[in-house]
Amino acid sequence: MNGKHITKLGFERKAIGLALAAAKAREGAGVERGAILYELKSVQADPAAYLAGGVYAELATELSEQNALSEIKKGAALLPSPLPYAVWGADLIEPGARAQMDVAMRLPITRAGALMPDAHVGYGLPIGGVLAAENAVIPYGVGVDIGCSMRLSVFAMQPDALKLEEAKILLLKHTRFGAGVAFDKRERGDHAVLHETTWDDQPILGHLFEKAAAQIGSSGSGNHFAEFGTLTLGAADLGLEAGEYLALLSHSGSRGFGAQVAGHFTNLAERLHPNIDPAAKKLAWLSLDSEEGQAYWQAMNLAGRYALANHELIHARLARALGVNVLASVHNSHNLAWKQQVDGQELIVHRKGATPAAAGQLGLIPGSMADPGFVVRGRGHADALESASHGAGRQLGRKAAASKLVKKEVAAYLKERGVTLMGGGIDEAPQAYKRIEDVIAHQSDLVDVVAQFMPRVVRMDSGSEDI
DNA sequence: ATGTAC
Repeated sequence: MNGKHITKLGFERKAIGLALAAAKAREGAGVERGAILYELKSVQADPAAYLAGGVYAELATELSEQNALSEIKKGAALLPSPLPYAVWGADLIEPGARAQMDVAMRLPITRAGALMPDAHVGYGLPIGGVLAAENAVIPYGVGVDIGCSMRLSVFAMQPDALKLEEAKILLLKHTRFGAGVAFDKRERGDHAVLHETTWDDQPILGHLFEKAAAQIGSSGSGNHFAEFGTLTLGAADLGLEAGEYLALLSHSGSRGFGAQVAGHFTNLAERLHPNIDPAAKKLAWLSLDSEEGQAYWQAMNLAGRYALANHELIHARLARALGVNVLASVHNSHNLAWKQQVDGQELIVHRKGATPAAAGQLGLIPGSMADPGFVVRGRGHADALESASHGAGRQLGRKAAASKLVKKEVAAYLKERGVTLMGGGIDEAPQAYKRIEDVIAHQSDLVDVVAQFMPRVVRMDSGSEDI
């Protein structure tokens, strides 16, 4: 047992010597190293339990003092009650999501927030939550899939000119779905984001580069999809005449790269807030004045650009295979944090499953695998922190969907709407989602609908159970 | 959402 073992556990300053002394004493008593490390971790997790006496008492005292000091420094105590925040579609939102938002509105760094009509429970901040913080960023206020985003390409082609069989072949050939999935070396795509020097700025980014390079242009699992469908423009917009167009809509994120960045920095944030109220544990933040906060900000934005690059490759491959021009395209990130002016002050606005909707800003709000999605234009509502929903939102959790929904009824729903599905888990069934029409209706003051997209051929990961 | 773990 040496100092290296101790510092690796995260002990600092005077605690290093005390931990080492205690460890030596335990070694002397014949305790194995693994057991000692476990004991040290237990003292670290709950020093109060070791204050009374024993070999770890001195260490526990020092740790308690260090924790108290760091909590004062970081101002970690929660407000006694949540700051007020606006809610859209309150009758559509489960109590659990409200409770999570209430906790987020009690963080000392929180200045404003809002809840979108597709809100449901997530880790830390609810999905559909918007949170403005002062000079701090919350890794789980952004979410695990950093930079998760949407992209739409409108093609110079009539919707029915693409035959069903060809659409299926194209999607199968040019997209990759599933956890851990990557491209073979010779099939790999390339993009400017892979040539940024940012990857050299942090060890974690360097370590993840190879994974990112292998997975670029892929789509992942869960609710991610790529689908051909019909875009209906009721009036001229997006530089297009009114009418119907063949279009491609995709939902993808930052894959393993973003997930590992998220995991790394939320662990770091939790370690820096050892005494945070347990209710807010997953909302641990990083100050933008700290090295850690700046490192997350850089990594988060790289993951955001990487996620958009994934879409660009998916769309470029399919457009090229189709051999048609792209007439218009729209994209937006819906899991990210932005610097934004709020009431004349620059704040960090986290959108975790929320579409940026500044006045005039275009965005995409999908429904489900067999329900329409919408191209929207933001109205810049201040109380929503210039945001809207990022989809319909779950009505049933993944487990509830798998146990309650019947394959036959899902298949009938798809057939009725003329949707062909490749892959897709029962937990992604349309019946697992809120009615998109209701969700859109509840945010008519946040966005205007520009166009409607009806999916026709959908590819997703297979999930736990196929439909 | 990720892909098998401080």
